[in-house]
Formats: sequence, C-alpha cells, structure tokens
Amino acid sequence: MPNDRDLMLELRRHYLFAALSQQQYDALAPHTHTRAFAAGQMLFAQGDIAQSFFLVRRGSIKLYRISAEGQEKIMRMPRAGQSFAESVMFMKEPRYPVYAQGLEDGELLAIESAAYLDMLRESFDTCRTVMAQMTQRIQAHWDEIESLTLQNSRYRVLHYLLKLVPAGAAGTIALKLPSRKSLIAAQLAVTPETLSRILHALNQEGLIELHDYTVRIPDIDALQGSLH
Amino acid sequence: MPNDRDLMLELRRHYLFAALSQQQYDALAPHTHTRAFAAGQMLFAQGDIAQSFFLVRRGSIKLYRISAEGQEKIMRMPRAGQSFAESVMFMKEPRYPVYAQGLEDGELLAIESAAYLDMLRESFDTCRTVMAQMTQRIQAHWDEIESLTLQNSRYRVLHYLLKLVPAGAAGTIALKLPSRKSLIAAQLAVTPETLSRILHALNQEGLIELHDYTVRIPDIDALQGSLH
DNA sequence: CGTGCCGCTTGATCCTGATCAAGCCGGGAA
DNA sequence: TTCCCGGCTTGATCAGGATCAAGCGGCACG
Repeated sequence: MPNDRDLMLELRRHYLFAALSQQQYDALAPHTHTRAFAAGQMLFAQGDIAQSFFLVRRGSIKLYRISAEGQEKIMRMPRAGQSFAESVMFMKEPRYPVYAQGLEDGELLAIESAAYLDMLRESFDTCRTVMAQMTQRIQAHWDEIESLTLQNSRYRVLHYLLKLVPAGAAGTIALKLPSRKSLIAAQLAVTPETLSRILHALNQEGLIELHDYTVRIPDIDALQGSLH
Repeated sequence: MPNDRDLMLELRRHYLFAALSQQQYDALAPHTHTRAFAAGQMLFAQGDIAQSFFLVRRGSIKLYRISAEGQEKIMRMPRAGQSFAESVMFMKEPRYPVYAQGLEDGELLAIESAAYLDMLRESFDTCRTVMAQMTQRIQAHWDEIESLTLQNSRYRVLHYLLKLVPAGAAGTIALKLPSRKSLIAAQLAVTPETLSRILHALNQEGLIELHDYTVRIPDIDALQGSLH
C-alpha cells in the first residue's frame, strides 16, 4: 500500500495538482479517498450526481454511453496517471455524462469537487492549467466529430494507428494495441467485424504487419500517405 | 453606428464580460475592434494563428470543417450575442480549429486574446464562468458524438426539431427553421436529400406539418415519444 | 417577359458498413 | 485430456443513407 508520500509524488505529476502549494495540498488531502475497483465493476452511471472527480492510480477505466438499442460507444479509456470527470466539477447541476466501468482491476483516487473548487480560487496558475486542459479536450472533440462525420471507417482506423506511434518516430516501428480489439472498435464507432476486415486489408496491402496484438509498421510515411 | 455605451451594454449581457469590473472593462476596450462582414466572406481558415476571439453583434457565422473530398460539416452557427473561438485562447500554439465564414451580412467584435487573458488573472469569478462555459461546451460535444454514432439520421432530425422548441412549451407549437435546409443538413451530418425525405416522412406520419420554413408540431409529446 | 440560377424535392441506383451466422483458436476448469 | 467459453475472423446478406439524375418553382437579371 503506498503511503502518503508516494501518493503526493504521484499527484505532483498530474496537471491538476502540479501547481499546488504545500498548504493547498494539505488542505485538499482530507477530501481525497483511494478506492479499489475490479474489472467489470461499475463506478458510476450516466446521470449520477457528481460529487467527486477521479485520478486513476492503477488499472484502467472505460467511459462510455449506450444507445436505446444497447450498443455502446467508448468515449475515453483513462489509465494510470490520467484523470476523468474533472470538467463535470463546474456544472451547476453536476451529473456524470457517461458510464464508468473498470476495465482491469485497479485503484483510483476520488477527489471531492467542492474542496478542489474552493482551492482553485487561490491559485490562478491552476485555473490556467485547468482551462488549458479543457481547451485541449474541446479541440480533441472537434477532431473526433470531424473524423466521425467526414471520414469513413478505414480512415478512422488508420488515424487511430498513427496516433499510437510515438511522436518523432520515423521509418519502421512496432507497437502493441493498448486494449482488446473489440474495445478499440467501440472507440472508433465500428463493429469488431469491420475493424478486423480493415486491419486484414491493410495487412494485405503491406501497410502493416499484424500478429495478435503487435502491429509492425514497415513505413510510417507510407501509412500516413494512405490517409488520402 | 452604435456608440461605446451601447457596445458596453451588449457586452455586459455576455458571460465572458458580465463579471468584469469597470476598470477591467476599460483596460480591455483598446484591445477590441468592431469589424463588418458580408455573407459568404471568409473570416479565418482552419489552422490560422488565433490572436483574437469574437462576439457576433449582428448577422450570423458558420463554423465548419472540410473533408479531403470536399464535403463540409457545420460545427456551429453562432448568431448575434454569441461568441466563438474563445476557447482557442488557452492553447500553447493557438490555431483556429475550424473555418469561419459569414452567413448573413453582419458585424462582429474581435477581442485580442492576450488582453483578455491578462485580465482573467485578476478575476476568479470570470475564470469560473469561463470554465463553466467550457464545461458546457464539452458536455454538448459528448452529446453530439453520441448522437452521431449511436443514433440514425431520423433520430438526429427529431432531436434537432425538439431542441428548437422553447423550453416549457407543450401541446401544439409552430416554429420557423432558423436557416436554409441545406445548412441544417450539413449540421446534422446528412445530405439535403435525406433531410428532405425524413421531414416528408414525419409529415406523412402526422408528427409535423411542414410548409416551407415553418414547422407546426401538433403534439410535442408525440414527437418526443417517437424518439424511441 | 424570357432565361438562368438556386434551393428543394423526388426517384433510381449504388456502396459502405451493420447484421447474422459459422468456424477457429487459446486458455481455464473439471 | 476434454470441454467450454470468449475473442477474433471470415463469409453471406441486408439496409441506411449517399450519390446520381431529373424536374419544379421562385427570384434576380437582362
């Protein structure tokens, strides 16, 4: 079990806490709780009243929505070190806009929104980083909406693969898919069958080499080029 | 031409300026410029460096993206009293994420981002309203992504119509479509043909009565109910 | 008063990706 | 070892909506 010092070092690495003074940190501490979760466990449902936001310490979570017919769209899959639901904090009637479910066993830190909000008041720097982060989120949403409406599924898969390659990489690279293929499909808003077929096609075309969960990209530029 | 006093009253009605002190307002004034625009006029392109954000005073604007094949998706259509591009302000390398083009002749106010940003530093209240607004935007994006991926085009049209009816209205209501049908189609990510067919179908089913740009809804609850 | 243009509608056809169905394979339990 | 079971693949079919094409009516302009 990590002690307070470990926890603090973890928090310091996160944008929501990096700019806090020791005082502010101490004031916040009593309003945070670690909580273990299991794979498959529901953490909260869409529409639940939100009193906390969360930081994933171990494991991973899926945030998703469900249509009337029961199909689910994964919005994000935050993993260790990432936070979620922090933007809900500022709503008048704060309700979670998604379902949250454990993906692998793990542990998260729940921070009471009210406490954090009080603290924001004292630190403009923190305000600024929070706003910058929200902006980034908004930007990512524009991009996602564009790619969902303006592009076909092949494009979305290609785009997803290219986002997986580390910045600055060139030429050949091998990478591992970060989750089950059916989850990736749900994120890209396609069926598992379609994802499978597209990956197969890319394989045939020599753009990727696929073995289980490892994808080798012989020529990143070629893959990039095949986007249009 | 409106004078400074009129302009100030206009600004006061907007969330980005409502919480400002007179001092802050005065400091900001030299960094704002009114600018007329014509229907069809390009205001900025996606990728342009952003030094300002905008408040529409008269007329309307369309914010959109274009796919490789040239089809466009309208993201928003801000009109008088609404602002746009304000969230770009917080990005490290601030570039507009959309194209902006005049829809009807009008006039807008450009506010230099740097000046506003400096001013935010002094007012936590303003920070808070800005953050609340961003949150709302994020929330709207989740909703849009859901409706684009989890629902079919008929649902999206129904949903659009229902958003047009004023809150609290019940029973029968008549309303006017706020823009050309082809623009509405571009916003809903369908073709004009499809929109036309869906409206026709709703007409046949007695859920709406359509004459040119006026839509009469005999029973709002019935329309609501036909969502699922 | 034609003429052409534009926005909208309507019909016919096509294509992408979903759905349905079957089989494969690897891992865990009896 | 055998038997499931769940995740993935592969094939066949289906359907929602895009595309292509034609026609209509209003309106601006010569």
